[in-house]
Amino acid sequence: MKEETTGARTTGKHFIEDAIEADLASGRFDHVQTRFPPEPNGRLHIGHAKAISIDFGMAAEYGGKCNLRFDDTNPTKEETEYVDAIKEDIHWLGYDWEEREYYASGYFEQLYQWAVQLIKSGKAYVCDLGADQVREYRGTLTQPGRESPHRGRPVVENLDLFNRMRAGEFPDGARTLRAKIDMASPNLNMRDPVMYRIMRAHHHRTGDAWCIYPTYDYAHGQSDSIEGVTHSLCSLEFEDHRPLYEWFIRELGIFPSRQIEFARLNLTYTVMSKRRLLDMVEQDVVRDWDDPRMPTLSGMRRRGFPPEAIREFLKRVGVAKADTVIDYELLEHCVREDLNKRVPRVMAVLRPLKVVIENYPEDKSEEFDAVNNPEDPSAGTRKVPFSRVLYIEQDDFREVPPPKYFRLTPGREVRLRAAYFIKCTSVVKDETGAVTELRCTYDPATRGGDAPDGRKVKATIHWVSEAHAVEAEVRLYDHLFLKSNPDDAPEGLDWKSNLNPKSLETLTGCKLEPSLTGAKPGQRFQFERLGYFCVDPDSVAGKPVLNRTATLRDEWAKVQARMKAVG
RNA sequence: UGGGGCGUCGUUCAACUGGCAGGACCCAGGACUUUGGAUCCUGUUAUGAAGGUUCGAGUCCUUCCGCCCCAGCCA
Repeated sequence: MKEETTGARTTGKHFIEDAIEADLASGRFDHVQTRFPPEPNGRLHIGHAKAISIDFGMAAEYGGKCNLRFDDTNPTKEETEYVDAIKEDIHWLGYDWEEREYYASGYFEQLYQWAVQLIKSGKAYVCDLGADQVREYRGTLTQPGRESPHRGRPVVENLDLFNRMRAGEFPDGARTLRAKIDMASPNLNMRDPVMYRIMRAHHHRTGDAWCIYPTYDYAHGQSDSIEGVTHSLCSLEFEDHRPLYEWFIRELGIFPSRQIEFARLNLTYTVMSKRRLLDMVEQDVVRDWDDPRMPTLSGMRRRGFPPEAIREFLKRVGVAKADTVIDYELLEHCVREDLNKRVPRVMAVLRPLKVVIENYPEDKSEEFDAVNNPEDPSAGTRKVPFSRVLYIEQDDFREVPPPKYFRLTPGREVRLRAAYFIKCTSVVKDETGAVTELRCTYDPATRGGDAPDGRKVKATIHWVSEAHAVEAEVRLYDHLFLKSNPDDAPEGLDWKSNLNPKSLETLTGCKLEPSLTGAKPGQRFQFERLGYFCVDPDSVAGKPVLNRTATLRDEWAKVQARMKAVG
């Protein structure tokens, strides 16, 4: 029954599947309807993607539907711009709500009528306490609250006052409508929670039609009920709210949606709260919500992460109730696994070092056929031009090679990928002693990369012909934070003290092979031996900008790190 | 200290509801290699603790310990 995936062979079903199946078996519900309820006050991140995959995934698994519903009950924080961005992100991830696009604000009138109903049945009252007083009356974790002096207000008076709240007769914050439940409840959410507040703010959908707005607690469950949501799946912090969620539905006698909570996703080396992400955007720590370093879906898209990889990642992460922090490496693994299969290989030199092949004719140039993807023969080959002057990676040459270094070094022969063997004969340096150029010779008999005499080389390096190179800007990204847990900060400092000052490195003057001419934003490549790269929207004709999506796994880097660690 | 949750390899998810604790990521070796990539083998490490029930406990019972969430007119 369960879907088999490449790496995550799952056996048992998770607790939400168990619950749904039990509900179907018992007849509590005869179908499955879910919803994804974002608040349009920021961009979606990978944590939301987990919720999306669960909400849409459970509906799909049990032949049901999933609605998109914007939870827009707080006009002071919400914007249409976010609504549009959220829709784009969900579609990009690969999910579709068809015509079922709803808004909690679309239910404002019904919610108001239900509030009137609760007032009439003596379950809600208008309270004149201010915010500070409400807090005082609420009590503490260990002490019960005190009842509001307005709790016993007669129904007619409540009706009149609530009506006048809506009519705009009172200033912001002057009164609230509260549910009459139990000020002594050990669950603070049940201590007469606020249902409506007076707030003169322009709403992105209802404009200035309302000056009172329902709170999350009063709006969410009823919205679920209106939509016939059977399973309202949300994150753990709402567990305490479930009794209230059920109380409203019961008192109103409406469709009994069931709320089930799961643990939210956390990733190492990043932060996941919208508040913090917004903070980084506003403080210009990053360029915007779609900065490729951000854990937002738009950031990951720009970074070059395929949606399929994100979905596979989410599948492997699983669904449970224990607080979790997933290794960023798992995400990276899924991205590499996906890209390795699908993306064309290409040669690019990020930090160029000039190489002159002394025995290659000055006016000559030729083309080699290079394999586009060794994982996929159907991807074919492409032509790569070769000539006397080339660029190789600075890292691929060492005048004095460290132990286990296989690449080019004076007197040593290596292979230029898909071309010839070359041997370094001499080194040209500037006044400071820095290597500026290499003089090499090539062996014409090794054309294509194999020596007829059977001799082997220890390394194959990538290269780009100077005369044919496309100049590019390349942006290298690293974790936004230095520590796997950004909150692990010294006394008196906060998460921002762990920001990685080198999370972005911009390289200019990079050399790309000419087949990249005309590459469009969003196109992805593997730069051989370097990593996966994606064309950035900042690119202009003849001046491409590439984002590094992920590096390749790098044995040499590990060897170096180990040698360094040893001393 | 009130209430609500959660504790299985370093990380994450499993274990047919009492029957050999398994997979993936990470890590370490090795094979292969025209990417120090990919791929393929091999390997290390876990049931928070103590009692109890039982032929047998990750699963049941008791006690303890630890971690997370809640005192917004945010969601």
